[in-house]
Amino acid sequence: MLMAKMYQNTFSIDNVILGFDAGALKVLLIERAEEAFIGQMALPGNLVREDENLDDGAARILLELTGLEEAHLEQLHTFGNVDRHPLGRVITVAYYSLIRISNYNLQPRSTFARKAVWINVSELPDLAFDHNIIVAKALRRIKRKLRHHPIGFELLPEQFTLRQLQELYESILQIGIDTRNFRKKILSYDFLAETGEKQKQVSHRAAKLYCFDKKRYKELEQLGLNFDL
Amino acid sequence: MLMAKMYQNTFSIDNVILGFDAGALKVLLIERAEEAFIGQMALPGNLVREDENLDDGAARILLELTGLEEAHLEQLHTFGNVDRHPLGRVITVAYYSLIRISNYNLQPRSTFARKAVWINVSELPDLAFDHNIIVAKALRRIKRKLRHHPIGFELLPEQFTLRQLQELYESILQIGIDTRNFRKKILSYDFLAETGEKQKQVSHRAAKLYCFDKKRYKELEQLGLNFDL
DNA sequence: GCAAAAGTGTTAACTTTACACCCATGT
DNA sequence: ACATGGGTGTAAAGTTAACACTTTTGC
Repeated sequence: MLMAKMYQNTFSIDNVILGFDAGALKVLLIERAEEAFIGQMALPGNLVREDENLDDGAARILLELTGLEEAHLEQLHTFGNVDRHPLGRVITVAYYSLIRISNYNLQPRSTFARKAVWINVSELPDLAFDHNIIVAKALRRIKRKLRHHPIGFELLPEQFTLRQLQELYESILQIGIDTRNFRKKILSYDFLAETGEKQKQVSHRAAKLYCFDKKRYKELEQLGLNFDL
Repeated sequence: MLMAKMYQNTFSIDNVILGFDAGALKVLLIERAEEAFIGQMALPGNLVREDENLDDGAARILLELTGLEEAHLEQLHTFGNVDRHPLGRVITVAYYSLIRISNYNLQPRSTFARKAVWINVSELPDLAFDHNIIVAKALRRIKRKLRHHPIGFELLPEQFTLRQLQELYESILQIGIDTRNFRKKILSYDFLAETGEKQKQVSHRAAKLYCFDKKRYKELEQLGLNFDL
């Protein structure tokens, strides 16, 4: 057995990438191909380079391990318990992002990860390091945020039906919502635009497709709108 | 001139300690007695030790630089731009806390800080490093949090009048609040307890003193209460 | 007795909730 | 023609917002 290298004052980044598919929230995991926790599932993460800003590192690491680009990453929390990494002192800065699963093709560009897969958040295995704790924190954060910020759209296709949106809220927040009231409310905010398109190939009346009008939302926000589901 | 040491992969902690006095929010600053930014005002911060958890480090550093103990510190954000520290790569984990100014005596126990002082957040000088950015972030965070969590009390004496509480909200959130509606609402939550005491030595009708009943609040929270100013 | 802040209730406007049927489309 | 989800309005309950005067105390 090889002697593993020891880390001293090292910083890493771990990304919690969340997507929504088949009515459930999923998180992107990799299978580790290096020590420690070799072979175990983990968040896509790696060490930060000396010459890169943290935010840039998060984007680079995500790209290398999963092939994902352009995910809008936000910082979640920094985990720095002494014993969180078996090979030494490594504090990790966790980032999270919401993405449209269908927009992306997962292709690790590094030998560090064997593969990248989407796992349902309600069926998480034991993850490497303190990654279960990190995911739990991300889930709490996003549930909270979903209530007060118009971010549900980031998980849906560009164009979506109101029902899809409602189901997303119901699934993530674990609540039931009255359809009529939901439609009334979300449309009254006036930041959803009809695309003019409709669903196709459904065996029932086709629903209108909407998109999130970000420019409009920013305007309304200036005027003092504050979104609340 | 001495050659300053260079840092490589180093982590530090900076604390944003907020207090409320004379109707204004204040932040605790020290005057730096060491390189870099010697002589300049800065947040109380220092390097993390290899053998301590981040959260423990935050508490230790606060104690050493200011003499404050028992402040409930929460993590704010981690700042890790490459150029944020002139002597090398240092990422810093920022923590914040709300405290009752009157409860504490400021006494630095380290030569690292020349003195610790409370500065009105609306009159901040140029701070060392990226500390102005860190303070700004803390202020945004606490304004948000104040609206949805019962944390205003942490800035007031144990016993306070409803008017003091109202003024705190008005000052920090920069809004005007109707006195009758405010009292009605805050009392209706039923987590403020009359202490039986009244103001003394005021040249007008003495107001009742209340305290925050944390146990009661926790109960109500379980039952699904959610506070909103 | 007067100055200064404490304390108190009611109404109108608005927001939220609860609830049931017809419509459009594909098979 | 039937099965499936899409789409719509109204009334009651609850919440928020606006507003002015009397009370207590120290000087």
